[in-house]
Amino acid sequence: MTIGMQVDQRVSLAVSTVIFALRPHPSTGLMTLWLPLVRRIREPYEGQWALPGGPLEANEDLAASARHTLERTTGLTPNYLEQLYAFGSLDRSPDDRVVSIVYWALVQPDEVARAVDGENVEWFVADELPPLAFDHSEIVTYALARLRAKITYTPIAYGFLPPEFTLAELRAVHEAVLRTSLDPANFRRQALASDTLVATGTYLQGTSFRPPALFRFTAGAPTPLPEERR
Amino acid sequence: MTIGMQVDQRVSLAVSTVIFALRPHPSTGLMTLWLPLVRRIREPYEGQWALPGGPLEANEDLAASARHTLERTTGLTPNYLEQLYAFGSLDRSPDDRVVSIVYWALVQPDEVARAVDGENVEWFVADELPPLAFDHSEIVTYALARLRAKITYTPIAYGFLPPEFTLAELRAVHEAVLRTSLDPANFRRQALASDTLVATGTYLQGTSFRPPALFRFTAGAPTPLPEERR
DNA sequence: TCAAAAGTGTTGAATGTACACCCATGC
DNA sequence: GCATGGGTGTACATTCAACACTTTTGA
Repeated sequence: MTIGMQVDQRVSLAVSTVIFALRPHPSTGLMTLWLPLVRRIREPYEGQWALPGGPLEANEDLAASARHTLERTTGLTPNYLEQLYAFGSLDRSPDDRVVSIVYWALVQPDEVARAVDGENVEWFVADELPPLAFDHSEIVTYALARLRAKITYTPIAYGFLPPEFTLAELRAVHEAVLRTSLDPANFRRQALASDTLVATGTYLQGTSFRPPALFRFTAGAPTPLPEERR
Repeated sequence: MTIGMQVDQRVSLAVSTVIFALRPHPSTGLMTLWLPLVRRIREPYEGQWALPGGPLEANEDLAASARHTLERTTGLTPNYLEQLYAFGSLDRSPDDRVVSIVYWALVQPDEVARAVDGENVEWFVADELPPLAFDHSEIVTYALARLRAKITYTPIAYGFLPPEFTLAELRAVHEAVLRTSLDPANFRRQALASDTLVATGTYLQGTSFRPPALFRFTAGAPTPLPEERR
């Protein structure tokens, strides 16, 4: 038998991050989820797109590692960061054995973002990705599912919004993420009833219609466990 | 400065499992959550109780590792197994750097279970644990929260039940896990409406009252991602 | 005055909760 | 019969979805 002859090697540990941001879709113009990918510059999967990440440093928290990756590839600080899952199948990488702890993050793409862009980093529409290296396609699918599920029962939308925002903007985030249209009246009531918003008392000026009230999220940041709390 | 002088060492990767089973509470006699712990036989935390687990073998899936731990400590096969979280704070272990990927499992304690018990393994009431080694107390707290949350919206209760069961038994599982009493009539309707049960057509005999119908779960096993699917 | 979005009201369906009540069995 | 849990019915409250309608602004 020549099966199972592979040499036992050490397991290496990496941290990758699925970074979500909202931008207009290139063809429809509608707000859509985007995420940055990194082009691999060595084998395996050389030339293919992959999630940003890297090996876990010995003096780094898991979440800290995710944050560093984020800083390095986009120049941004996450508004929300949560552990997604640890992937450790034996066949994830053709030669070596890698366990990846994957995080997902929400960011607001400022001008800064586009600046750091370029090199081997490129943003893609999250639902229209090219084939990715390793099992990264499955990972993104899972991250998308988690985001879409979670936005319906927790106030993560703030991850895509500035500190103050109108209910229309909040609704637009939900609509973009969920790819549906939501009834403004009902959405408003639910949002207010959820007790996660406070009216700032100020109103957005400069609109060509009735000035909408500005809101702020109450809780600081509802994040998961230990390193990021849950 | 003598701070930060610690030598950079390699990060090691372990897999631990929080194993839940239902047994009567020793004082009240009510069904309660129990879990097995292992007494540490070396430093750090020598003599203290800890979650069962071990280093990840290079030729082992994450879930497979959890399953092996389970087999080793309890002699049981899990009815349900799901990844909980990856813990990786820098200060989890006093000397070395360990990242633990933690799973949680549901088992039925047969006679077998008690046989393998003993040695350095002992079962405890999940809500009345002694102080544990490392950050294992927090981990258990989190696992308990996840179990209690998840049983309300997914049919995990089957993890504690034999293939065929009455609605009273199913309800007893929910009551034990959630530590509440549930209205039999309403519980029945919700359970049936959830579309996860089928009546076997048979009835439990030998009761001193009206024989209850026996049910079976429909879906095979709704588990999470890759290795265990989600 | 008009268009457009903000914001309020109303109605009917669906769901959840409390609890009364009948059913089938062993003793 | 009677006690006991199995199983059904019902009425009320709460929540959710659809949509009509009023309000406030800029142009």
